[in-house]
Amino acid sequence: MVSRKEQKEQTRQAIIESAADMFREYGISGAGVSDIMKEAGLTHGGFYSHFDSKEELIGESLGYAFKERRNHWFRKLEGTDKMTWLKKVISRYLRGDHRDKPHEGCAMAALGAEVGREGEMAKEIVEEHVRETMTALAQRMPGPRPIRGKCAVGAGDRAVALYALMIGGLMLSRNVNSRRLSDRVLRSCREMAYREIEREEI
Amino acid sequence: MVSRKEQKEQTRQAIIESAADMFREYGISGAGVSDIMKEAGLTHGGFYSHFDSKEELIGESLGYAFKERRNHWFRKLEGTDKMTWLKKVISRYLRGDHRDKPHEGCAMAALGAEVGREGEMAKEIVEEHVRETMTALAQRMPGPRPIRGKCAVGAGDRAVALYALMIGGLMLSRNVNSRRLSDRVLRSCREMAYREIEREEI
DNA sequence: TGTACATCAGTGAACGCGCGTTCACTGATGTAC
DNA sequence: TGTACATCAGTGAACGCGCGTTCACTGATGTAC
Repeated sequence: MVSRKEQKEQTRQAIIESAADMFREYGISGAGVSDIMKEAGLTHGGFYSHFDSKEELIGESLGYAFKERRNHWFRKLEGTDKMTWLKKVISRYLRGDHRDKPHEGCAMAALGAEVGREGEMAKEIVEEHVRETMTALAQRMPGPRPIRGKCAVGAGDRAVALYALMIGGLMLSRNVNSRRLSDRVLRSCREMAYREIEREEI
Repeated sequence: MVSRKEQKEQTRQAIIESAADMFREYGISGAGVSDIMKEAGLTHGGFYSHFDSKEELIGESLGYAFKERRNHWFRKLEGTDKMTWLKKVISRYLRGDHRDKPHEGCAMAALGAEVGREGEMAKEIVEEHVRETMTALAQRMPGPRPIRGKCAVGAGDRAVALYALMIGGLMLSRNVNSRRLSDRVLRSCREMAYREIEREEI
């Protein structure tokens, strides 16, 4: 038996999860409050007893989607050695299954430039996610080994560029019609990512 | 003296250019027909004597924006040697000036996932642009030199991954609040791109 | 060259529609005695 | 345990607004004689 308060909290969470799915599938402006509520098995009227505005929901669901995905991808692989971990993250991110299911994938690639237009609040949430992702990737990056007198490149720098490559690759693969070209984009980006992490001299 | 027919063609082109700017700045759903017409110095009523629908304008302006940018970036650099050409394209793409002026920059990074939701027609236009860009980059890629018995990686594959890295990097840099982090994303991606094209063994 | 008429690019009011949001209401849950 | 009342999560009709789109109109440009 759950109390009314707990019940309401569960409903709120269901709306957030429904929104996280629908925003990623149809875009922020493409998923309306009514659609989201319907997807959560509710009618639109009750929405404003849970959130002040659609904007608030955007923030909540963006934060949720990012965190949930990090848990899904990162925690799941704990225990494996660094290089295996990196390779698995790369191959799971840049594969057809992820491309074909934006609603349960990376929100950055699914929403793209749209989040940047949602104002400071959304950018703050993105920024936190970028920092978390950077850290997680950087921890597994093979250490910098400067050669030929050049400065070593930091693991954080390499990590964030690797993430950019993955986002760009997934987005590109979703934006073309030809399945053949789309698959090629994924494979090419995977290969470039592998080259980057396997690189021994920097 | 221009004929009425020529005048109309010029007006049509002005609407396309206005749309290309506004879509990149505010997003496809964020820029309305009225806004676009006003930006072109017209009223909204005349729009439908030039285009059947907003969707047609999206196609036209997307195609225009892609082509105009390729001319701007690629033709401008003709004559320079391959490696210099590649480095200039990378550094011009991944710099603060491009990040801060989405309305005159790469439409792929500016519109992101939004184009993928616009249907087959838009994806066809994106695909043509991706192929053109791939070709232009691949022509300047240092030739594959297979070592240690591994298969050589094709220049086209390396080119499309490089483009993905640039798109992802620019988009990420636009989606965070902190200027410091944003600059770091650009620099890190530039460095990864340089490492990739300077690589001698593959 | 001048006059009368036809054309048509562009104007601006108006349309239906779906959006985010509000609100009076309902009926199940929780509380008081 | 039963009865009376209070609470409040969720409903569904309605609101204003801006969107894409339509259309009767205007007035400058082009054509015919």
